[in-house]
Amino acid sequence: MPRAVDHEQRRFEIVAGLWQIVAEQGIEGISLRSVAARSEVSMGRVQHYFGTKDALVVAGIDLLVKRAVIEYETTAGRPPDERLLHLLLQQIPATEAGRMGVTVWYAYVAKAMTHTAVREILAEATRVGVEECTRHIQEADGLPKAAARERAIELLALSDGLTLRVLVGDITAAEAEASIRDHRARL
Amino acid sequence: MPRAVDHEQRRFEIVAGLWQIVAEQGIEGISLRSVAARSEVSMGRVQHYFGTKDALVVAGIDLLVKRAVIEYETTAGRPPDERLLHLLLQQIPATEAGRMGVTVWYAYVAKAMTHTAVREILAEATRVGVEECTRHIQEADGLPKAAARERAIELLALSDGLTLRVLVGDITAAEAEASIRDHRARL
DNA sequence: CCGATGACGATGCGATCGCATTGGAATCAT
DNA sequence: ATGATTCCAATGCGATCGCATCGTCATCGG
Repeated sequence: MPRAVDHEQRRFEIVAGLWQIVAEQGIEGISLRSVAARSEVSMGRVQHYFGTKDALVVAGIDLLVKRAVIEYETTAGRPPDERLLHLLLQQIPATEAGRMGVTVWYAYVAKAMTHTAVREILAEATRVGVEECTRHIQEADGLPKAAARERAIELLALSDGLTLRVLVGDITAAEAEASIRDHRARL
Repeated sequence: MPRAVDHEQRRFEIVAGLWQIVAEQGIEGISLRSVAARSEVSMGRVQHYFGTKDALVVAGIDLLVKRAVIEYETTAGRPPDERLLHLLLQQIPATEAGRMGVTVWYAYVAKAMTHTAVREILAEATRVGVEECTRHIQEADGLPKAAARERAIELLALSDGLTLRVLVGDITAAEAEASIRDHRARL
């Protein structure tokens, strides 16, 4: 067997470059050459680890989701209401890095409209998000599952919509966060 | 002076083809050739009426917004609450044509993240939307402007978020509409 | 009738694209 | 030491791209 390289690490380096490209130029900016240049690796390397452009594009959202899941799992053991707020507030772009992440996220949401594999990854991610929120609301408020689920979807939708407004510059991140907390407190 | 053609009409025909392309393949699918083919006109014609690809892309969102404004203006004279609900419900994809329209809309929302001209058009459109909603809430509920504006942004954000869920297939259009009506009634 | 002008269709060019191919360097079991 | 295997850089190809250019009708004021 030949050289032992960290497969995951190599793939992550390349995808990190892809995220920058997407944040700056959108999904359209992705090309084997542009991602290779941004990641400061050769185009041959990108081909070696991802094969086709499509696989590279899919890996971009796949890793993004996996990162979010890992971050969420660090809240395990915390009280339900806190975990719920984490899910509702995580995507609101407070920092510059967070802004890049959510910009990439919404670029992929648009992509999902016309790309099956991307759509399935996002659908699964939101499904899990709704389930977790529902569970926390059930525990925190003592609601039956159906009612809790309705509120979960409502809160998540509100979070999505407010996030969009922040991205467009219509409101600030602080205003969005206040609106969500206020809404959660009222329900 | 030469042949008299309806400039607006020609431009609309081409943009209608562009919308189909965007709905099916996303913004990435736009090219002078693909739009020309879908509109069943020559590429020369597309160049003649739009000049550059970028101008064509911008015209796509510009006309979409103008159409929405015209449709909204047909509700002039109706009671405030009805006009408010029109603004909140208009984008929820009930029909197939409506689904296409809102798919194109969100494709451009993603585009706006990296394209200044598109961002300004969308920013202006949402600004007007918030203002109109605020006005209707003031009239209908007798709230002061600041409070009405807060609720307007909240309701519009909820509408945005629910629309996204409908597009992804997470909930149905009817469920989204019910959630918005319910929310509006509760406030 | 005629020339200016608008409305195109057709074509060509340089750039960029995804992808396949080739070949060599590095590594390790044998 | 050697052969197998992995890792990757380099190159080439055919397709597609935006855009500029050129030529040709059709139209209408003069």
